[in-house]
Amino acid sequence: MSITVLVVEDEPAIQELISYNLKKSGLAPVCAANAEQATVMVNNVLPDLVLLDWMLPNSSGIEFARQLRRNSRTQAIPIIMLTAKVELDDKISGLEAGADDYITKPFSPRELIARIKAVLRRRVPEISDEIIEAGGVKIDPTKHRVFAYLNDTSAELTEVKLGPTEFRLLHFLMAHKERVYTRTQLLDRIWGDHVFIEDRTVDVHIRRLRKVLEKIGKEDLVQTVRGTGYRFSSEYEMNPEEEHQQS
Amino acid sequence: MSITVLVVEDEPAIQELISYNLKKSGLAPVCAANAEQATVMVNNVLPDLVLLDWMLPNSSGIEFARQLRRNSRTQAIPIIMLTAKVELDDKISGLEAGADDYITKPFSPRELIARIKAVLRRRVPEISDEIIEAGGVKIDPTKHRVFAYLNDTSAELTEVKLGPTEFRLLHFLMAHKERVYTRTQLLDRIWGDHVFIEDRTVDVHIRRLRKVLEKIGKEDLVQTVRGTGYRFSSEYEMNPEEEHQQS
DNA sequence: AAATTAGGTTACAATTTTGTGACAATTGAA
DNA sequence: TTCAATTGTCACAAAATTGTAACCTAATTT
Repeated sequence: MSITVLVVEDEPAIQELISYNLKKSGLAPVCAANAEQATVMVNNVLPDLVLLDWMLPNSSGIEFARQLRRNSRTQAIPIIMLTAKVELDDKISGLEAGADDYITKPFSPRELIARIKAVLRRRVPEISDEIIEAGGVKIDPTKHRVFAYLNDTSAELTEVKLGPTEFRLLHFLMAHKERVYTRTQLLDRIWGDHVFIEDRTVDVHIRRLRKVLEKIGKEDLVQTVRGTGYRFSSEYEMNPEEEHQQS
Repeated sequence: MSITVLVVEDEPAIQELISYNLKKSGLAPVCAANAEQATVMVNNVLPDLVLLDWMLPNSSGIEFARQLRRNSRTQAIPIIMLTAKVELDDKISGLEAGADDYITKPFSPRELIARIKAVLRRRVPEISDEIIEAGGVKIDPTKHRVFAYLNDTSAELTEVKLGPTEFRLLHFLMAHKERVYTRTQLLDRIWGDHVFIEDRTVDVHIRRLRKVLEKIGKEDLVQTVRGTGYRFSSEYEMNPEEEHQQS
């Protein structure tokens, strides 16, 4: 159950310490030393939680938090702020800026982990019952139905029949379209995070979902991101442009 | 349609317990450990109901309740307060602050769920007595009768005889046609949520209802949604079967 | 190019879910 | 009381879904 935590902390020693403890608890740390790096990382890996040092070089912590909250893609990511000491002002402005919790230095690893887990546990349910439409596919959770426009011009709809897991998979991917999820993340969020299921099983379900979508001429909507996972995308084709290589 | 319940409770164990039971009842819990978090959560996900521990760290429970009542956006959200013991003062001040109900610890999960549903039901308008017609079936709640058009073209009506439960089931499903309900939801809404009845019993009643409808040539009106529940639908065919198209 | 790795595809047995008929308990009316 | 109607549950049948292994192809590395 790999949960990614972005650690935004300028002091290497603390960054190291936090990283170590996160790993030990089965969380996957990703580090950034300042707001710019953090922004890049957020776009790259889309963490499940952000640990944010309030006292960043240019006091840009608040700004970074606000930035996360403004972007719909990152809006729901919980933020825990690290403060040198609880100053009331900090606390207030932190909560105003959208922090979900705060923890004061120095803190024990146990406490840190406990807070993280607490925040993750109260994660808001990110899937709603809204009708979602993208790439010529419409999914209606309350009616539990999936439709597709047969061609781009007509308004003609066909219903598609999906199995329970395929339905949830499609719903999740569509609710987070354009975002890439690893197999493990998909297992966590769609199957539930206690299950003991092979990662490769996701491939099979993706395959089944694709098969159904292909039948109605909707190809390339569920895309593979090699080395990472899958995503639902109606905006871009999978073209070479998008990978950033560094060889 | 998923109903969100904000659980404001500082003790993790109880929070966990409540969460678990809410989920089991088809409600979507969202947790907060104190008033600040709760405020954030309220703004994030406008919950349908708030379960509020009265004994929060800074005795801020009352204040939080008042705060909800002051804001027009949150004014109508029902609040159930959790109290360690019934102290008259608590009760009074709680109700003064705008709580809709209170429940004393320790409480049984069953009781908790029952209270929640009771409070929620007060706000959900009951299904009306209007005559509903769909899929060639007409149901008249006041006269307690069901008719069916024998074929699509004629206006010829036949009366269908249904047992009490079958009638209510059909009425409920028709009043919310196209919408999928889980067995548990159907039990809650049709049988009443205090009853202790197996989920599978719903299947049997569905079967009985179907049997009657089949007799008058009304098939596929009550549809199964695998992994979820049932629905009344007259708008779409469920199975675009392989070989045969109709006209 | 060979080796290695990641992902696609298929088949299938195990499991889950739903359909169905029977039955005993209950109710209410005659 | 007796009878018929209705109800909830169970057991088994039927059907759909699911996870995995095995094998294959494409991509990447050595």
